[in-house]
Amino acid sequence: MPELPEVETTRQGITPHIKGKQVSAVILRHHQLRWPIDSQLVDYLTRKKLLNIHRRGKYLLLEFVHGHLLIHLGMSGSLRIINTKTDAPQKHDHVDIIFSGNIGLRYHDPRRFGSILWTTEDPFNHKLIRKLGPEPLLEDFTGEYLFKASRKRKKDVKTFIMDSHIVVGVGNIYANESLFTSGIRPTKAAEKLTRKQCDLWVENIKAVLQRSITQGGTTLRDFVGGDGKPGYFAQQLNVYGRGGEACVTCRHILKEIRQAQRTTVYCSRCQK
DNA sequence: AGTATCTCCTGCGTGC
DNA sequence: TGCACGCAGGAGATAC
Repeated sequence: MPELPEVETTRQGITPHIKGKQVSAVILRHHQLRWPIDSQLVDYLTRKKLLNIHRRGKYLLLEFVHGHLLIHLGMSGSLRIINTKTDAPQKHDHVDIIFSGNIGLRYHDPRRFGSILWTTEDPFNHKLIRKLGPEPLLEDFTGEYLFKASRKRKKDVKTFIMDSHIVVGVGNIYANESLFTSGIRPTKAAEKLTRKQCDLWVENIKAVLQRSITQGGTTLRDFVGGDGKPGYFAQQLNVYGRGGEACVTCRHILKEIRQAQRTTVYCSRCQK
């Protein structure tokens, strides 16, 4: 399940192969993702040059001269570079964007929660992008920002931080992990966070995301990076997926609960 | 405006 | 071996 590190890893993995190349064909095998793919996409892209690939939150923005293709990988989506001569499409390979020189960009998504949208407006002004919170790894995501944003917010900190309008890119895994590292109980009301806790939590969010990017993204289920190699981060998760097991710090049994239909794991002794 | 709930979908693990 | 079931989860849509 792509979280921000996986999306950034994908961006870095695919960009060198296709940046500056011209689209020679587009193959749509399955139109129905989260929203239907515009059938005219073939016409929009064919013979157009891909200028660059940007990222905002978990959205990849493929920049063409006359517009942008917004791609979200949803829960189970992945993008990889293929050789159009030798890589036959497999199940759930819904879209191929084929470039000159037998190189293709293949979109694979078993659960089809992802999206592929064409826009001719400024992509950063697109309604799905415009209201997103700060990038967690940039300097405007600070303890001060989080402290201010959380005032008078009664919802639990864990659900709060996963709201992409507060900060982008902190999905379930990294919410759990960063709360553990920060010693903050996931059920705590956001407005009860102290300024010091915000400072610490922000630093730990940055750290866990940065480490994951360095290592190529968390390996989970069907995620594969842009170059086809899986990441190696899953081995060192402290709490995610470890409910009922011993806390790595104090050996207390980790508690597993549900918050907003999502699994939360924490140590009731270490996290207050 | 803030909060909670519903929704899309397939693959996998579990229990009978 | 097969089937029913629950669960996994990003984030927009919807209701209040």
